[in-house]
Amino acid sequence: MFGRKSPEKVVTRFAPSPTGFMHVGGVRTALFAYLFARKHKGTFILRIEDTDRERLVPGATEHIMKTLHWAGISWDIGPDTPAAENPFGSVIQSERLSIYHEYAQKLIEKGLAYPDPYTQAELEAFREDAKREHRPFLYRDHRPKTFETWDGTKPLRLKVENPRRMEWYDEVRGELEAGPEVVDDIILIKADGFPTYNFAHIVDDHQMGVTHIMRADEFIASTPKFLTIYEALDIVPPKFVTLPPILRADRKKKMGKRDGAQDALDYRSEGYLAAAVVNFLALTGWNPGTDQEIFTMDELIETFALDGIQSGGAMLNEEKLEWMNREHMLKLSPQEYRAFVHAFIPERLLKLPQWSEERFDALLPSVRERISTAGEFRDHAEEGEYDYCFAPIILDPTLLKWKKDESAIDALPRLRYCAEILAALPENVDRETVEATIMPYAEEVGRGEVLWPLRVALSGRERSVDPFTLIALLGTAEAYKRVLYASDMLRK
RNA sequence: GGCCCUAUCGUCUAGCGGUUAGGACGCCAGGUUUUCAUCCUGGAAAUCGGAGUUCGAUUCUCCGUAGGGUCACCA
Repeated sequence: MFGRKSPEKVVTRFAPSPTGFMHVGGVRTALFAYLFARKHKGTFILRIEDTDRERLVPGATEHIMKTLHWAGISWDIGPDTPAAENPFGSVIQSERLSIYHEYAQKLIEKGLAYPDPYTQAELEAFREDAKREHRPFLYRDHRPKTFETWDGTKPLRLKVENPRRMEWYDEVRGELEAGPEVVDDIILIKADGFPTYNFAHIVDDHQMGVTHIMRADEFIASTPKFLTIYEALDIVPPKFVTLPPILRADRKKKMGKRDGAQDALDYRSEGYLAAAVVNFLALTGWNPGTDQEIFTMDELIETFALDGIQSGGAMLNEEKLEWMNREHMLKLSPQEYRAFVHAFIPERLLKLPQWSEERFDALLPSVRERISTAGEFRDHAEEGEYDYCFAPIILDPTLLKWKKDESAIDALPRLRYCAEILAALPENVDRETVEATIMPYAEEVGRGEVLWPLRVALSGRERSVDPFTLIALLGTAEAYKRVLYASDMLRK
């Protein structure tokens, strides 16, 4: 029986391959490992598995770190940890080659590893045969009788002495097992001198004292192979924690980069709060066992437990994410809200040269002032009912371009929208430019969206958010009341 | 094809032999809000199929079915 160990200090890791951006599945895997480590006051390691030199993407490591940082997932030891402070020297696999070779040498000395004499073409032929005969391909059926000395130019394979049924325990799935037909002489070190994932992750996890391996369920099938390596190295395996897959919306396949999965960081530019995305991902594949749905990161750390992890796969419920985003948005203080808006606006402002960030900042006080000093309309509100009033100044009916058979009520949404925008504009902005910019947009958006400050200001999934809208609606929750009041003024 | 995993409302899920099968998102209806966000109330909506174990199965076992994973010098 593998996979059971006595209690000790928890060490988890997230070990991505720097081959591109992270999708939400990766973020969730990292999150669970992070939550578990923090929950138990343990250590969370970010390890970079860059042993595939072909698929390596420059900058990917930095992008992964950026994504995790955004999500609020911090690591104790990572690729950015100075060597002097890193107990393992480096957590980047390409910088740890001598360690893998050292372990490989042990296996060679024990007679448990040998060089693979075949060419790729020969191997391919073997596979073809197996496929034709409808049986799984097993390298060990072709294992050479005698072994050459490994000179490092050929792949090094594990010699599985006695292939047998393997059983192990998974913290989520329970007792698992698979027959000897999945155990094979897998490659430990590739011809280029780099270790395979299969070998490197085991050496690393052992050397770094990892106690729990969180990973998605595609690794269940290869766990028996891993177990033969643990056995050959005489290493007691960590605990296995298998996470359920995140499925594509059509439920046909597991989510993956090649299936249109998006960069998780896109959620940020689309106006989602990291807190909402984290909350959402935590709850797909895990549940606290209570009815609580909205969690802060601290609450997740406090509540997280392995026995709440699901077995079955889950599809992402985008509408629920939207809802969570709203909930988290409403928890923000005005300062936090403003900081959030500023955090993602600049990218969009850059698309409109005349609206530099400085200009945007300069506008804010002006908008605020207009709103708070619109006293002449305040008299119309019942006392104390509204904190703010809004002055629908400069409203020029010709700007609205009424359709002939359109009633005033129907036009109201546009009316409100324009009023908001116009009120926010400085006097020196050219009226025609404003009109050209606003009108198509006002036509497009629904009234509900116009009046839903959080949504309008922060969405932008299909169209870009324009700075006018952001300015006009910066007041968040108060904006709604202001607009309601203003619209009433307009009706009279 | 072999091996492995999974299966409760449309979606995320609770349930760990006896429940009117609970919650959330979304949806529908009504009420607040000087229509539309928020908020409140109510509603429709699920145990994949078949055997077996048991006094009793959503729950345990087996067989189907469906979906997913895996069988790389990718991770």
